[in-house]
Amino acid sequence: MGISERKERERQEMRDLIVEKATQVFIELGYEKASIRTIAERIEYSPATIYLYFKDKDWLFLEVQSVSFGLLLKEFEKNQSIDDPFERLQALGRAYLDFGIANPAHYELMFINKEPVQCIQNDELEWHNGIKLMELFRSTLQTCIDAGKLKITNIDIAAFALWGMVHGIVSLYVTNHYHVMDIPDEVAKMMLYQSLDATMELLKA
Amino acid sequence: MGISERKERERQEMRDLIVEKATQVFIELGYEKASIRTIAERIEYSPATIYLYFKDKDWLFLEVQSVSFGLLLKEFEKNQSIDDPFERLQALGRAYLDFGIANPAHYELMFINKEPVQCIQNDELEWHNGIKLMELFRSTLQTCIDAGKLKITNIDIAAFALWGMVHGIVSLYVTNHYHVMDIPDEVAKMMLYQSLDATMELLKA
DNA sequence: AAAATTACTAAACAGTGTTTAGTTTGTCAA
DNA sequence: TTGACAAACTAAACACTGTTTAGTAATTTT
Repeated sequence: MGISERKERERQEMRDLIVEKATQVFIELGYEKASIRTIAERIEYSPATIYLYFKDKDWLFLEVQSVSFGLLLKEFEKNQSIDDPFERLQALGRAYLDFGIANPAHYELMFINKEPVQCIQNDELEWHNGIKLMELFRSTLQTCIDAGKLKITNIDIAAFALWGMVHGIVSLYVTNHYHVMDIPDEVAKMMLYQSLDATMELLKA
Repeated sequence: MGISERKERERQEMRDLIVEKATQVFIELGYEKASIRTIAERIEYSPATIYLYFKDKDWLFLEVQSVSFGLLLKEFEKNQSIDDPFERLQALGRAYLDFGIANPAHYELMFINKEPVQCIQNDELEWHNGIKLMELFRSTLQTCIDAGKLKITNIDIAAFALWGMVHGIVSLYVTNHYHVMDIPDEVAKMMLYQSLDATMELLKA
């Protein structure tokens, strides 16, 4: 009897549909302004239906976030073929910057919104894409340190400082906080890359 | 006739009262969850009254933000007496970190929330505290560059990189994103300072 | 004392996330 | 084929949200 299998499949398809449309809405409107009702309209079901597949808005959002993490992870993995560890690290930095600038909405959902980071601290759901991302970053960093390529030799401090730095410039850009500097958008973008390059140069042993 | 003066004074007092209580509520609950009705309850007036003094929630929030900027500015100014420009820059960095760690809610309102940054792009209201902050930072940076103390000699790039770096580590800490690193809070705090120190050391000419 | 201005608010509007109770639909055993 | 059961779905409600409108009450001016 393939009926229960079909039902399971249909249920998964429904889930996927919700996540797909929810992603669109979250990207278009941001976390707060994206409403369950709007998402429900897009999937052409009633709002209550969404609650049959997801506990609440946060858990739905988490699922969307995990898709975004997947996108960045894919970009990261493209650079795994680079042999020289320091060059690989540089490439990761640029990929991170590229991603943030090209997908500011995704970036906001992933790294700026505080909202659902807290609900995850209990359950260890869909963060494994995020964790994979972190592992990739840290292993590259460790390889650099082992090869004596970095001036900072403590991996935790290096990770804090580097991720912090890149995240900082991207998020100040994404949230428009740089506008106090009174610099045109195009120039600002260029400076992001130059800041990254300059920092990487300083870090080089 | 001192009547209009008295009325003006009373109006200002009412405004101040609203800002004071609104600050408390924003700090306690964050931007989104702080509601006009809650603030109204605190001042013991109806919600509609707030709209007689502030155009909308964003403009009220802006006023609150400016108070927060004032606090950080005060901390910054304490270090103006330090003679050596590089030491002064280091002190600013630590003051920024101290402030973010000690007042995460304020920090979020000032540098992480995207909300009202956009409404300001039209009007040049109460950002002058923020602008003063920026000027203080940049002039210290410029003095360092002039004295040949920094490896990065372009002020814009140095400002981007440094502010970005410090903001990055603080905001990853404040938004709990560091928790993917699986490090206890106390250790994380220490690492923030060590990351700052390490970066400043790299930057030193 | 009457008119005009000001300060304030109750109530409504349109929106939000979420729950409840109930209907429709599809599946299965008798 | 019929009746029981379970699953899928939704209309309507609840308690919120920011904001506006229309009206009241108090104060100042004429």
